[in-house]
Amino acid sequence: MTSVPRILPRAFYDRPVLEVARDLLGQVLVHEFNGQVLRTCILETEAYDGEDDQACHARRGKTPRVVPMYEEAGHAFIYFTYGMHWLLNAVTGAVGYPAAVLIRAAYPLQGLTQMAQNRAGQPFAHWCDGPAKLTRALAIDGSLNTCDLCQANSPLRIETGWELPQEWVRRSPRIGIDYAGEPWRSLPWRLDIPYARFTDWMAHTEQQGVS
DNA sequence: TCTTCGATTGTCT
DNA sequence: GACAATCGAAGAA
Repeated sequence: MTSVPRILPRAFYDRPVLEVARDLLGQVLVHEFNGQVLRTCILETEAYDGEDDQACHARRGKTPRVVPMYEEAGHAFIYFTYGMHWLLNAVTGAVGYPAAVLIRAAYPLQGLTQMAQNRAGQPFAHWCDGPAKLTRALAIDGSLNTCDLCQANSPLRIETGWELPQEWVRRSPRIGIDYAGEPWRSLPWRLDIPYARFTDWMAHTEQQGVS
C-alpha cells in the first residue's frame, strides 16, 4: 500500500452503478473507531440500479429507509435486515436517482486483533466473507448511515487499493433476490474476485516486498 | 393496528 | 440441506 492512503474521490461514485461495483473490487474499506484503524480489501459487490430494478430496495419509491440512496454519490447507505444484520452500501450516480453498491465481502488487512474479537470463534477466512459478517467484523452499524466515504477524516471511508486484472472479475446473479422476478433475478450484477486467487496473489506480493 | 417478510448467518442433522 | 433467530419497514386492512 502507498505510504499516504488516498481517498477515492466523489467522481469515482458519480458513474453508472455497475462500473462503480466493478471498480470497487480491490479498493480498501476503512473504519476508524476507538482510536483503531480497521482496513479490508473489497472482494465482492452487487449493483442495485434505480426504481425499475425490482431487486432494489428503492423499487417502491422513496420510502424513509431508502432516502440515502437518492442522495449524493459517495455516501454510505447502511440498513438493518433480518432483525439482526447491518448491510453496507456505497451510493452512486446522480442526486435523485437511487442506486448503490452492496459491499458483500472483503479481505482483512489491518486491525486483525479487533476483527478477531468482533468475529469471536470464527476462522480468519470467514471474518468478512458475507455482507453482514463484514459489517460485524468492522463494527459498522446504523450510526454510520449517510457517512461520507470521500473524506479523509471520515470514520468510514474507502481508500485506493490495488488495480486487479479485469479477467479476475467473476460475474453472477445477485444473492437473495428471488422475489424480484425476471430479468432482475438473473442479471449478472454480482461481481467478485475469487478468494483463492486474491490470497495467492497477496502471498506472492508480500514475498516480493511489494505492499 | 395487523401481517408479512427480508440485499443473512450460524447451528444442527 | 434445513431451519431458527429476531425486529423494523412497508403494505394491507
